[in-house]
Amino acid sequence: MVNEIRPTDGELEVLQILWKNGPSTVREINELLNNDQDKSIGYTTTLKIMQIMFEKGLLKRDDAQRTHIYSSAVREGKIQSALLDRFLNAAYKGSASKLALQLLGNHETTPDELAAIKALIDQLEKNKPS
Amino acid sequence: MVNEIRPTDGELEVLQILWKNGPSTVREINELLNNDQDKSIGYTTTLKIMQIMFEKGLLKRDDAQRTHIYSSAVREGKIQSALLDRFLNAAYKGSASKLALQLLGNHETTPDELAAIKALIDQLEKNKPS
DNA sequence: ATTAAAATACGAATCATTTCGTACTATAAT
DNA sequence: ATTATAGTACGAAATGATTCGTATTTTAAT
Repeated sequence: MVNEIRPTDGELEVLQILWKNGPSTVREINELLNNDQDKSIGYTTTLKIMQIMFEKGLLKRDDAQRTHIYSSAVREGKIQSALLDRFLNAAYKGSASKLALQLLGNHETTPDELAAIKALIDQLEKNKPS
Repeated sequence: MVNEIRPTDGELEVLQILWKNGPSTVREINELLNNDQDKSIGYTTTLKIMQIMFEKGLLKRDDAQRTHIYSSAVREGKIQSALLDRFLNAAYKGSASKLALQLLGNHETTPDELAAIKALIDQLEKNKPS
């Protein structure tokens, strides 16, 4: 039973910032959204999105003060895992290895990262010698 | 110059079938969509989606006969690559190795596939000995 | 030739997301 | 106290995807 967690791209941008920076105000998020990109997003737009995310249970908020402080209500790894599952099925019909090959082939990866992946593969091979 | 190719999930299901089966009629696609899943999609719904995909340039069609025959106008690998790029940035902020680790850790992979990935890594390490 | 079956085209309803304007409220500055 | 500033809440428009009903057309069956 994979949860119905399904943040949109816009929601994911908000989550990324909260995961990285911790609890933040709407204004902080809005400024980072506008800094990071070439887009220009109005303050009330960001506010609305975050209010909806709060209603959906994606965000928590502390409204003790007038300026509410929002934080993520979901763990980064869990969301990534759920999204990865969906993506893998939608785009690669579930073939993880096909995705992995394209991923490693198309994108820059540092030697350290390659080593880490290789180590994981070695471990998988050991634990599943059938 | 990454193209603006952005098939939705629904469109991707159609593409998957066309990539696998080759040129097909709307009815064939519609039946496979209904077989594969537990969902029930009306014929005209599938028709409409495919017409829109045709307008967008995602599909080609042969309308020489009354029953039109559709085929993919885009290459599987190219679409996957574009989607992977987007996904990588949206969900993993571009860290391919983080995605790779989660992918290999969370999903079943056969020994052959692991070997193929390891071979690719070896090659990457050789070609980039800086 | 009529009728039935199967296809396309098209318009419109629904739904979710994104966007923002406006109203209202609380705090801070004068 | 009044005014300006900065915040939240709310409603609603704009967009895009999905859905399907209905009209029309073409082919096949009787």
